[in-house]
Amino acid sequence: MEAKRQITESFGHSPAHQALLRAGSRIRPLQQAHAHIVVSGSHRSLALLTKLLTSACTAGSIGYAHRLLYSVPNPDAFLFNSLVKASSSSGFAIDTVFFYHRMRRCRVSPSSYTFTSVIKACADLSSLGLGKCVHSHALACGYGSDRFVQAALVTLYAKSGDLGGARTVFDDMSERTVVAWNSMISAYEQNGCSREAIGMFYRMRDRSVQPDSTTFVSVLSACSQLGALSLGCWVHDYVVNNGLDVTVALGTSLINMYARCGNMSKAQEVFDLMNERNVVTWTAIISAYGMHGYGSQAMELFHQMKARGSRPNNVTFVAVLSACAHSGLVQEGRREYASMSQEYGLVPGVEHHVCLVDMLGRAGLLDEAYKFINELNHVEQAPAVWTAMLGACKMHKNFDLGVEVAERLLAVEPDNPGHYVMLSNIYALAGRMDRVEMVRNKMIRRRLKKQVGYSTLEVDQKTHLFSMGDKSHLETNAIYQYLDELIWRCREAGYVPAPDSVLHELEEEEREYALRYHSEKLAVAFGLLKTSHGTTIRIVKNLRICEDCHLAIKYISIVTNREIIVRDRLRFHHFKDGHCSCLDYW
DNA sequence: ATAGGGTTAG
Repeated sequence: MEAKRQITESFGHSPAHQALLRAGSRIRPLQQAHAHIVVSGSHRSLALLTKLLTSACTAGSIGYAHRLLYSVPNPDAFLFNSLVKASSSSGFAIDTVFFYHRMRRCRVSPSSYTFTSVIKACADLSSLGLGKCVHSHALACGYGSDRFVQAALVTLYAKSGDLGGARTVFDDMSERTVVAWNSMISAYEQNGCSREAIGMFYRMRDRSVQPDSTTFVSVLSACSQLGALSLGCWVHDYVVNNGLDVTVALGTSLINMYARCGNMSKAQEVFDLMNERNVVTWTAIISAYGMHGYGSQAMELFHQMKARGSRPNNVTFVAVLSACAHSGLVQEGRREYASMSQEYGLVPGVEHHVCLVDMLGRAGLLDEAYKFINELNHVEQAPAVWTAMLGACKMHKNFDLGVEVAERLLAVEPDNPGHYVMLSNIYALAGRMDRVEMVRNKMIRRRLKKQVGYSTLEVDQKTHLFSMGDKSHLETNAIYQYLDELIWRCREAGYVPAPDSVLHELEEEEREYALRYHSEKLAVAFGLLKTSHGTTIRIVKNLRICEDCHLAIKYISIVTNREIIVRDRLRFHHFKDGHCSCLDYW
């Protein structure tokens, strides 16, 4: 060891090389080292130039890297591979593709390493065309069966939205490593196919491939989307019992899973036990409290986060502003919106504008919300912002403004059925049934269908799905009978069904029936039938809960003395003793 | 004297 060091020191690094090593990835010292290299005449040393180039990439100075490359007389494979790798892992995807092209033009042969980096760059760009082109090069160069290249290809196709392409590459693999499985599970999960992601996970276990922390990050995300609490808990147990490394990503995914499956105390428990937290972790817990309607806890955590030195980013502010919106924290919301740009130099995007309009709108400050939108520039006045405004108009029964906003929206997005439904609701509330009919006819002419609502719940680790008026369930008769009995008991306790303002494509006499058998009511009835007293009922619904169901479930929580938790498209409703955690403010 | 991979959280 001692002798070896002697040799390196005496053989010595030239002053230029030493300067290069000392510089690390700081740009000024790198430029000085560059000067040393030129002055000492070692500017033909590909080794030194390679080091300089990769350091420039990691320093974030991609322009400098480009200029340097032009000054290299005959770049070799080593230099190109280093450059492709460094630029790709520093997030300069377009530049990686450019360097790869240079490499080919210089007739330098790419290796399997080159391809993994270039394919990752194409994946970052979500560029299917570019990716397919590189894929064919890889095949031509004989790297089609390299497991690293293949795993990267799975991700490339997944991120470009081509699940079929991802699956083809995956199915063609002769040897599937845990990373390959992780890529495919994540591919499904990222594309909203949670069931398929979980199916893949089971297949992986059938093939006796040991899952790792990364596997579970994706599996837990799938559980979060589905509200699959029992599988989520199983994963948590597995992680603990098998001593798996609880990385920041895994911990954050656990928090998110518990929160989105309705168990806030477990989410908090995981958060408390984590020894490392980053901005994503903080954002997850803030967003969790916000979704559950605990706005002040969310704000408390936000302040803690800042006090502990984590810097909030754009996503954090979406969580904060939406927490304010759902809890009526208007003052705080206004203040944090301002601090976003003033203190953190962040540029508010459409999603922040939506939160702010939503917050002002819910609080009944329609004029302020309207003024806020009108002060945005033309590009910023996105449909989503107007949609939030429209929701506020409906909530506060401002018919004139509502109709104006809806028509504006329909002009921009004539094929969005949601806008028609909202407009027809507003007309119905205003008693303009002629207009309701007109909107309905317009929808029919355009062949637009409103989204089908469904609710799911787990009983004994099995998921049951219900849709409106659904009779496909095996125990349909018992469920409907029990629901009728429940509603009758609720009526005795004072429940009066809310008037139906929802647009139906049904005939008149079917409307009462449809309202009465909304998917969430069916799911609640089934849950009550199938579980013992003291068990909390947890429902996941794909759309917003309707006013009548909200009211009915409050009464159901009284007459059955049960706690019922409903997650709708946007947030949670905890029903207990006739009250809802949203305070009817949703 | 220069590099060494693919998968993951809000």
